[in-house]
Amino acid sequence: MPKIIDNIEEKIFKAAFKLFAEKGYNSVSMKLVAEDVGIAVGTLYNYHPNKQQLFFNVLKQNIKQMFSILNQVIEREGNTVEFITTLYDQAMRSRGFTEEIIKNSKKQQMIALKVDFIKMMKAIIHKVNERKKLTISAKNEEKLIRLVLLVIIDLIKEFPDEREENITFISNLVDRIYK
Amino acid sequence: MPKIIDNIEEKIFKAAFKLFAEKGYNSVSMKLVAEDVGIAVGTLYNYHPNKQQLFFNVLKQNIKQMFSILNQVIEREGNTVEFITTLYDQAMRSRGFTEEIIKNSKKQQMIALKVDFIKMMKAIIHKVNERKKLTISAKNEEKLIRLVLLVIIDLIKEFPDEREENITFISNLVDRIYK
Amino acid sequence: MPKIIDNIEEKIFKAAFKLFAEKGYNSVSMKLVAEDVGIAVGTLYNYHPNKQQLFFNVLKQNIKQMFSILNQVIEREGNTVEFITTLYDQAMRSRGFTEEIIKNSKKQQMIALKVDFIKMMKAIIHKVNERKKLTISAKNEEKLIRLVLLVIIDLIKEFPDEREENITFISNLVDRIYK
Amino acid sequence: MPKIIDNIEEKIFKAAFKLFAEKGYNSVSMKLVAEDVGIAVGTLYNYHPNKQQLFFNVLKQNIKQMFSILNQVIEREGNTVEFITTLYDQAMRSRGFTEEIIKNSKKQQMIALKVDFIKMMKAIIHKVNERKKLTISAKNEEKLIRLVLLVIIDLIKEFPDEREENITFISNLVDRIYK
DNA sequence: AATGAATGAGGCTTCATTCAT
DNA sequence: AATGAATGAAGCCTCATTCAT
Repeated sequence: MPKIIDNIEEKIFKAAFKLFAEKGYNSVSMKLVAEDVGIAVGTLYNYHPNKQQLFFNVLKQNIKQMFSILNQVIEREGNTVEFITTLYDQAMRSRGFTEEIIKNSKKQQMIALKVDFIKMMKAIIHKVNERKKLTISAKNEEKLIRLVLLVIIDLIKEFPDEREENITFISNLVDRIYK
Repeated sequence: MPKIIDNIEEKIFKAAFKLFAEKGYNSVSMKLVAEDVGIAVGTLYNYHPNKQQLFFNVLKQNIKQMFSILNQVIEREGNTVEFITTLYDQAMRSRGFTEEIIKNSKKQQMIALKVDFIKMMKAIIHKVNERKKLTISAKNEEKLIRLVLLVIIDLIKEFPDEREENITFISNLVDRIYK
Repeated sequence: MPKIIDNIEEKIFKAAFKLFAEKGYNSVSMKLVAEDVGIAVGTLYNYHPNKQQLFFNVLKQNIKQMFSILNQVIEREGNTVEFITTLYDQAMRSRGFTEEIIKNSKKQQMIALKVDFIKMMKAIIHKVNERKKLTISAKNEEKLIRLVLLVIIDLIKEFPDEREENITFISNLVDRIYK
Repeated sequence: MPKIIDNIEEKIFKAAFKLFAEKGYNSVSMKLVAEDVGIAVGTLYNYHPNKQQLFFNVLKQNIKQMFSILNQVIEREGNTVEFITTLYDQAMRSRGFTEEIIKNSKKQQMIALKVDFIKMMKAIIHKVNERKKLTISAKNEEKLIRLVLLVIIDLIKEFPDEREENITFISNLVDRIYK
């Protein structure tokens, strides 16, 4: 009784994305993802070799998208508020992931991904702030990037209905820090 | 074979605390806690109805302790650095917990605990800053408190060997915000 | 997308043979066979109703080939060493199968195959030994045939690099038995 | 609804023994063992950390018993027939295992076990034959030991109702080889 | 009150088989 | 006739929880 399913890859991506983003890695079972897509568990394994990799694949794809969008803002010479708005909206779409990036994972793949992520964020923030004199050390800058991400994730989770206020809050924070 | 155990409640608390703080909720099994205490699994269930509740109970107790210690700093008229140092060291002792506080749990109990936690933090910060004029709204203040906690937890996890630098970083941040 | 495949039956035979011989029944999946042939899994099922039957079919075919080759030795009036050498080399080509023959399968088909196999071996051995007086009972002869096969399979598996020694060993054994 | 089960270790041993001996490693599932014992699957894991280890544990225990019994024959100065009879009856009890010993496993534990097994067999056969002059090489002797075991296993499987004849057959074989 | 063996649901993964295209 | 995605049963293992002792 196999049936052909339209856009199954995309459906898996979206379901996995939604579930991991909402509930985090541990609270999402492969069965749950399969049910959400409306397919059998085994079918998942035709597209992703295991749960870890499903997670990574969705995450990687997500980060790619995120940076492509952020880069557009930079190229438009957007200011802090525009930048934070975009970052906020992207993070909104991927709560659970950004969280997972922030988490202290020992998995080699995850570490590599995090390093890349921080690097990209740094590059972008530098572009945004290139007209300002950055007087902080590289180490402290990494800490600040983490901070910005953390705050965004947290506000999204905690005050999901206050988009405008949250963005203002974070923008002020960033401007104050990169004064 | 049953044996009388001295201070069993306290022993459970300490062991559960240590383990949850070190490893986080999911990586600690009831068997592990029981073994660490030196009792049978069943005995744990005489004192805490299930794993969730054990976690909450220990967490509640931990927060109580934390505030009692922070209050002492306030009463000594400690400054920001002293306050952050204490907070940092307390958070250090309870990594796993604070992480769980930050996580977006839907459990009613957890939410209530978080509200209390923020309330207490607010009270303390007000005392620290009562000599300064606070010009931020109550809402934004709550956000700032969350931010400070988040940053502390994150730095502890990510740069565990840089205690001094981390404390300086956070203190500067706080002073800049509550300028 | 469907393509016409030349000699598909033969290709399936060869691939299945190679894989089962190398890896044994359990370690070969239908997908693996299909990939090795360069066809789709479904196509396999057009030629063999299921995995068991594929195995049997290939096995039967293999045994046929084997006897045809052994018969040539007999017709050439080969001696024990020549006969064992041929048998050894054939078994070498089909390790996985011979093992399965030896295994105690309850499947009716397998049993029938085994009976045939022994019968053919008997016929051949009788030819080899027709100049000697066989003084053993039919039953014991069957046991001896099984023994010879077993030993060949075992030596191939256990001491695969000692072809010459193995053949000598077995030939001596046979000569001693059919003294 | 836990219930206390009498002699559970022994029951697991016996069930695992029976099933592995009958069906071989791959055809026995943990569920099957549990059902045969009349316990839950999880309970198995209180006694053996995983399936591999369950198998090894039962196997090791079995080999121990086997050698202890064979040694008694040796000490009684039993002749070939007595020795083979005992070996035969032991192997009868443990078909699947002896088979597994003969199998070409890559697992380190299994290899070690096999080396030990062959060594013990060698020692025992030497005792049995000490009055005869052994003129075969060590390597060939190993091959002969394997042969004897193989034949025993095979005859048990193939002609289970002909105990007497099988034993006579094997004894004759051994005497002829170690002539 | 303490014990810890027993339970069994639930998680990840594999793979023979089916069937719409 | 060929395809290969989809299926789902079945396998191994973990662990929160129960309850007879």
